[in-house]
Amino acid sequence: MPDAVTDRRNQIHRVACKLFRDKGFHGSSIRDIAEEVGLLGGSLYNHITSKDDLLSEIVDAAAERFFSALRPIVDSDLGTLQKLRSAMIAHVGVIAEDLDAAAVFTVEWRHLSPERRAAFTRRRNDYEQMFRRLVRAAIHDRLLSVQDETTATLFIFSTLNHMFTWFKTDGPLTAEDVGRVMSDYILDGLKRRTA
Amino acid sequence: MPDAVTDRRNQIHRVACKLFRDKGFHGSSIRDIAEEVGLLGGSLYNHITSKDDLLSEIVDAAAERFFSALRPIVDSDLGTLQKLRSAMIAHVGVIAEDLDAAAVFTVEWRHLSPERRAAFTRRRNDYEQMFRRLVRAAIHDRLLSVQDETTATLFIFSTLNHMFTWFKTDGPLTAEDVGRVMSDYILDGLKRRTA
DNA sequence: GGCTCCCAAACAAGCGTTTGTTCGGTACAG
DNA sequence: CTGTACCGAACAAACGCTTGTTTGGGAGCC
Repeated sequence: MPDAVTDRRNQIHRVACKLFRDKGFHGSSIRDIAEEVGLLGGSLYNHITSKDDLLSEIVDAAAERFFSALRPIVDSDLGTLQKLRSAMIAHVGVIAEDLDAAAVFTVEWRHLSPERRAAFTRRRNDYEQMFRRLVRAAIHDRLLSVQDETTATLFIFSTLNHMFTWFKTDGPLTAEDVGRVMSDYILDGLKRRTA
Repeated sequence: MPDAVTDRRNQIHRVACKLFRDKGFHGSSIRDIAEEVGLLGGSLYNHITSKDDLLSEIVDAAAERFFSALRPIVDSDLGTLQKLRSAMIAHVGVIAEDLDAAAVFTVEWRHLSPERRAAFTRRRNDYEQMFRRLVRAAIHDRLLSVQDETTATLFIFSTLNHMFTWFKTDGPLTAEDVGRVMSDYILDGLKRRTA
């Protein structure tokens, strides 16, 4: 596959991603996307097969990045708590590396066609399961103060997943900084420990 | 205003809220809403003035509920940390009391018309400011381990705001349970304190 | 000459909204 | 008590416009 071909495709994905994030999937028309790419509406169909397909590919690519970041950590020989901490930092890293994609992944996925939405949900559940197992291991090792792994995992994801709403790439903090700060907050809490 | 009038309006708001949450603002047509109410599309305009107005009213009502819940706590004579904790619980309470509205408030507001979106952002910033002041006070009283009130506040909202994605009204936990659990997590963290 | 990329134009369907009209009820004049 | 004038709510149909997508043809490159 020549580079020019890949470039156009990537450009379309990038542009679509940004528009989907800003104006939502149904708020962004094919013609909107085409214009930003420098084409007419119909011309996009030389590169995509449908609007639904476009969303699907964006969301799938994002999912793949989350998995790729988490797997080596799960398979590593780090300590239980270090695994959990690394997983959180890695998760934040994936979000920070493409904020638009993270936004689409987190909020626009529900506009997939029913079958694809079901497949997406399954895949995301698998990912959450991997995370949950890390939490369970930490509970088992008596490293956490909580008993309920489900609520704890939801708590973690709530905190991490919506970082894309406020994180600025050009801000004072790098992605890894934020990942460390967030995982510290999650593990240690905000309250001062009266020594 | 007779009850029948109010009822229809409330019914439309409720239905629209649910649809906006499920399929998004642009994914829900006037005819979709009307059908669920038992009317034809055009007939809705005896009760609403525009689709944008409808969204605006839903979002404004939600904002008002958040303010109403927070104000008495800020004005109370509770201790600094108790205020912060109560504020978090109250915030969760407002979300739990109408999950559809909370979802629309948190994710669909950006489809408001530009002027209204600006007004909404201003109002939400005011609310976040009230919260931030509670955090600042707690930092000033040396009750928190963190210095950066901005990040801490973002952390709190990240965790609380997206509860609507997983909270089930018919689950084992009441809204206040969840509020307490969440604020404990936020303040104390997940990690066990090795005494 | 074949292939890739794009345009121009069209398609049916759906959008938010407006229109003209009907129908049930309710207030009030006689 | 009756007749009539008015009103809000609903329907059926249409408005102009945008939607996602398809088609046919024409450049320009290997």
